[in-house]
Amino acid sequence: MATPLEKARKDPNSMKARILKVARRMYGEYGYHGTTTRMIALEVGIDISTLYYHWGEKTDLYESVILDINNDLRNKLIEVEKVIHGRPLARRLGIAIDMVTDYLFECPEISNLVLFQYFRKTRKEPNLDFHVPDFISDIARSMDLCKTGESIPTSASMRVLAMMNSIHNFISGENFFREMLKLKREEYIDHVKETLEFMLIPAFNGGSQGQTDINQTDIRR
Amino acid sequence: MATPLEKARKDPNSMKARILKVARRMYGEYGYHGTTTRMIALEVGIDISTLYYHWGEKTDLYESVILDINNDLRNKLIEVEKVIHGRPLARRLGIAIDMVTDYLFECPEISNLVLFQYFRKTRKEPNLDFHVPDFISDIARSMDLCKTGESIPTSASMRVLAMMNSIHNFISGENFFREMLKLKREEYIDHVKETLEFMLIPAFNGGSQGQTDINQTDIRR
DNA sequence: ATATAATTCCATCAAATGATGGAAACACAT
DNA sequence: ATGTGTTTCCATCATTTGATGGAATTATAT
Repeated sequence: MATPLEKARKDPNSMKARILKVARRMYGEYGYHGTTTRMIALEVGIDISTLYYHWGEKTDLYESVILDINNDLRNKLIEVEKVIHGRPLARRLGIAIDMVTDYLFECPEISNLVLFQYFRKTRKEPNLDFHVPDFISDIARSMDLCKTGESIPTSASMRVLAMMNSIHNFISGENFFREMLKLKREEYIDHVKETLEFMLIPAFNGGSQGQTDINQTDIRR
Repeated sequence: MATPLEKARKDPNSMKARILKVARRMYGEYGYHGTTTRMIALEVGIDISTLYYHWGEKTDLYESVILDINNDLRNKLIEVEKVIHGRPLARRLGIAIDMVTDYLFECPEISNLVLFQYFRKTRKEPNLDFHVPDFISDIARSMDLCKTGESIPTSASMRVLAMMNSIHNFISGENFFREMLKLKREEYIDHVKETLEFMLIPAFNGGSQGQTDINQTDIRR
């Protein structure tokens, strides 16, 4: 119960938690420089100084937001792994795509912030944690890209990144793409899942030979 | 010779062109709100009012930048299409990945700005052109996702978007991913191409049956 | 009820930022 | 050389933005 983040997670109705929730959405929507502390405070319905009282500087709040969404995503992936454990690879992928996509469409700020974290610079760099996230190794193992116990090869990390980013892209780009393609939300979500299956299943399933039948008949429409 | 953009394109040494070039890089690196007109002017080595003299408001300059990179990308894709025309699908994809990746690694601001355009909101929305870019249809046809003359189905658009975004992701995320994986630039580029081939070729080549041999033996390592 | 601590808001600051008017410098034709 | 139009810079504004001190309010313990 040391950090403000832990306090916020303990009581979701606390002011800290309310601010954090809005900050996630706003930072996700407008990015770091595009979001002002006043915008967040206004949306929460409090004075700006209350925000500073709880979270300190703007960068501190942003870092907490990043930690928070990374934590949520990690938990979700662990949950998914429990569900798909033991099934054949193509089936695992299909379920994982389905679950992760549904989850991220409910919390699109996660995809926004993950991509933002990867792609954009801030004027003064507060970037600290330049390490391979642990869940990338977990996913790699779950996708049979490397054996348990072994250290994960670079190409496996790259493939996991490619997979995760493909998903994030469609979540994060929803507004733009949906408007472009004139789709309703549900239609769009279905198309996203179909497209992800189209791209990911042949690639990852093709690696381990002799299962192409599963791929063709069981998963794809 | 009406718009400032056309003037800038005519003479690459003109002040307009010099400003545009720097603006592309800065906007790409820090995003719209993360880039100030002073940052751009400072980098060019001119006074801020000179920038306003040539390009007007900040949003105007940004819009010109977007038009400029869309134009460059479109031209490159046309060039690629000429090279790959007539070859077998898997080969076309391999060459296209190679050429487009090389190009974007030379002009990473294009990937940055394309993704920025898709994902991020600005506080006041200047978004105008919410139409399917013409080159998406061209790519779809080039990838055998629809026949010439036909209107392009939604799923084909989605697949093209997925493909393009996969490439942009690795360009745009270079700093983050390379640091994470401790790779030299050349190593990283090779890994990117390999990963893209791994993901894209089975998917797009598998769609048209009976060519899996080409896929397995000719392109992938 | 009262003292103490935690929370919230009001007023305000300094710096950063988008933007402009006008003087100076420059280019160039006559 | 002179005049004309273009380009560049200096000085300056009005807002916006991150941030804080201190008063007022609320909660909590005794």
